[in-house]
Amino acid sequence: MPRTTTPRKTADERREAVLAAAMSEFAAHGLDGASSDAIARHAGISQPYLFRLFGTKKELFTATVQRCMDETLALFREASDGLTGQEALAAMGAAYTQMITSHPDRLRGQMQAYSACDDPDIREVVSRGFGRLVEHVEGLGLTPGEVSRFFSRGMLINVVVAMGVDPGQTAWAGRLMTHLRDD
Amino acid sequence: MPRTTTPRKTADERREAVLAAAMSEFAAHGLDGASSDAIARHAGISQPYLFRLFGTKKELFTATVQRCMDETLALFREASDGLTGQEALAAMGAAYTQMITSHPDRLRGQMQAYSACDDPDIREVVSRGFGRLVEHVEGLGLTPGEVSRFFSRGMLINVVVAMGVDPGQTAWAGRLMTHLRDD
DNA sequence: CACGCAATTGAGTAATCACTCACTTATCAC
DNA sequence: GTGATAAGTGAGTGATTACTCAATTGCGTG
Repeated sequence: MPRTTTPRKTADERREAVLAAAMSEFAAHGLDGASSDAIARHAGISQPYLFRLFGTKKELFTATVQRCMDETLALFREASDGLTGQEALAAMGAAYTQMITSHPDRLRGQMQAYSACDDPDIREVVSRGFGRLVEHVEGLGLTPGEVSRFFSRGMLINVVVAMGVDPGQTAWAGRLMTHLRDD
Repeated sequence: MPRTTTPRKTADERREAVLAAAMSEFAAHGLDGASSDAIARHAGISQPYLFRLFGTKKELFTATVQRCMDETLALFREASDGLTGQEALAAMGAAYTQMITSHPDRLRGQMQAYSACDDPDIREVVSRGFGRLVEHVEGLGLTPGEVSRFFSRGMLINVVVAMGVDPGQTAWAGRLMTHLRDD
């Protein structure tokens, strides 16, 4: 007898799939612009079930942002594992740059999160996540000035990469990036 | 005889009103999330006329971003007028910080523009605008390292302000901002 | 097999979306 | 006054929006 029944997955597995789909959809269209229908379809479930799993589009958005922040913190932790000072900084910087250039969704999702920060619930998640990043870096034996410089450089790299300008081709971007490490 | 006819404005005046309304609407909801109907209503015209004036929502968005970039460049020019070097930097930094803290729409609109940069037309406007800012600052007699530092600090300030964290109340943000000027 | 719970959806809701067409009316040069 | 032109809109287009209800079915336990 051929299998006619549909096998089922656990709600948690579905939630994972939804978070992955939501990341790319929110990254591309933002909180208001992304369609819950598209996210559900892309995650392989029906749209009603998406709302059963996450309640509200905004709740799904905050869950997605939370996940994104957690993964960035994990990336920082792993890159800096066993290192301190400038070595840790360099490792985290390289890992981060590699991530945002190879996964543009992550970068644009981050931008969308910043953009959505006039909503207090979202602001909460974003700022707490960012704060945890800062506190991790602060625990690596650096001067406060070095920490500030690390994050300010990171934010400039974010924007340059988001704008899609190639520092090798666009002169001003090349100058900006080359002299980022000057004293 | 009472006036029954409606006085008319020029298309250019209407365009100005639309751009102002579009700025706040796009800043709040992004390109995909903002409603052309809301923009038209907020600008005091009908929705069909909005499309007559700007053609497409995306064209209105790029016009809005263009305007925003132009105004930022004008702000930089005015602040640095007659100054060079560190004095010019300090003046532009102060003017810029003052602008984004007192006009949150401007800041969020900027974020929305970065977020929308996977569209090539938008990317073009944004990166060209940013490039003009960089080139203006480069013309003020600074070392390339100083220019890079100016913009990287600016981008961090952007994000901190966008997240709505008060450096006076949130410890990590306070440390980040206080030590921004360390060598 | 039967029971209960968790997974999952078809079919709807009213509202809103970007955008168009045909139409009216004000303004100005002559 | 008479046209020409620019300013402006009412009423619609079909598609899509976030979200809900009632219902069905797979699965583990007794």
